Amino acid sequence: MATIAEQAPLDAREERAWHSYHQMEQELAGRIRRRLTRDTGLSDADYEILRALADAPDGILRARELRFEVRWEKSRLSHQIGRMEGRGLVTREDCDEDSRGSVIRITATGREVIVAACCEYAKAVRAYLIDRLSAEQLDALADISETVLASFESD
Amino acid sequence: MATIAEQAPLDAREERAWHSYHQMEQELAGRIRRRLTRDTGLSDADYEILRALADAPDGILRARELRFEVRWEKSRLSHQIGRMEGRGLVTREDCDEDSRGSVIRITATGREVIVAACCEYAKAVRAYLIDRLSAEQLDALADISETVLASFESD
DNA sequence: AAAGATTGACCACTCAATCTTA
DNA sequence: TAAGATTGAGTGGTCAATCTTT
Repeated sequence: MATIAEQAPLDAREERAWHSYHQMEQELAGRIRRRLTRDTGLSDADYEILRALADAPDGILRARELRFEVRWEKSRLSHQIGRMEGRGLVTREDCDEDSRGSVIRITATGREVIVAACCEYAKAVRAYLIDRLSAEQLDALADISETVLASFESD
Repeated sequence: MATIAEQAPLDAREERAWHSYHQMEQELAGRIRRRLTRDTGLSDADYEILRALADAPDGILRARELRFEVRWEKSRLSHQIGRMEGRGLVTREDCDEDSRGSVIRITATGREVIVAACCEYAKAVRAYLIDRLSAEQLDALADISETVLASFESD
């Protein structure tokens, strides 16, 4: 029992899987984030919001829908939209159908930015993950991820 | 070409792998973080620092070494240690061998907290990841993660 | 009471600048 | 000059409280 971790109820196989996954995840996310920021000036959060809006009809989504798309909490979205509004990437209007709601719209600037960023993002994902795995490993990763995600549905 | 993502240079297989991985990672990290915070009052950052210190001889590490263990930037560590010092989890002293350096020590309180948190953390990892995968999937995840990590060494 | 959204306080992280010692 | 570390400003994220409308 040398380390704290070894006293935990994870056996060697489990510990290996968790430790390597966790390390990989941190390093990968950091690399992609730094490259995205450097090449496009967008944070991960900016990117997700703009992509969801750009994919929506007319570049418009109710905050409610947008929140569902990106799976965020209300307050996170609200703060983020406030900052992006200030930078001219999106606008916020009142919702006609439901006076409680608000509607988010991507601006022309926002659209320009996301179109460019999308390619950079894909390049980063390819460079830091996809090109480093075999086709079999890539499929295995997808299977594992889908398994975990599916298990989250019922809980 | 319906969505922005489809215009990116990722084919269907690649897109499936990235999308599922990314979704899974976000959801998994959120669940583990929320459970850790709820049950122990520690953030992920607190946990990493305390674990590294608890594993070190006498619960002491030079900031330089600690930073290497957790793979953080200087400023992130400095801010984090400042906050943890305020909460009585660690102390900070000047380094004898190198006057530029500082030495971080886990407190008795810090040690109590991390011992308990370690079990909770392992339970969360088991509950949200390990128990949801087969032994084969777990090994495959370890292989994939180690492949990516190893490829990062040379770059 | 519940749903949609916002706000404010606080913690976390990054980046660039700075300070000190090697 | 470079290495070890800190600081301050600014952005990002969470939680709890609040406000309005349904």
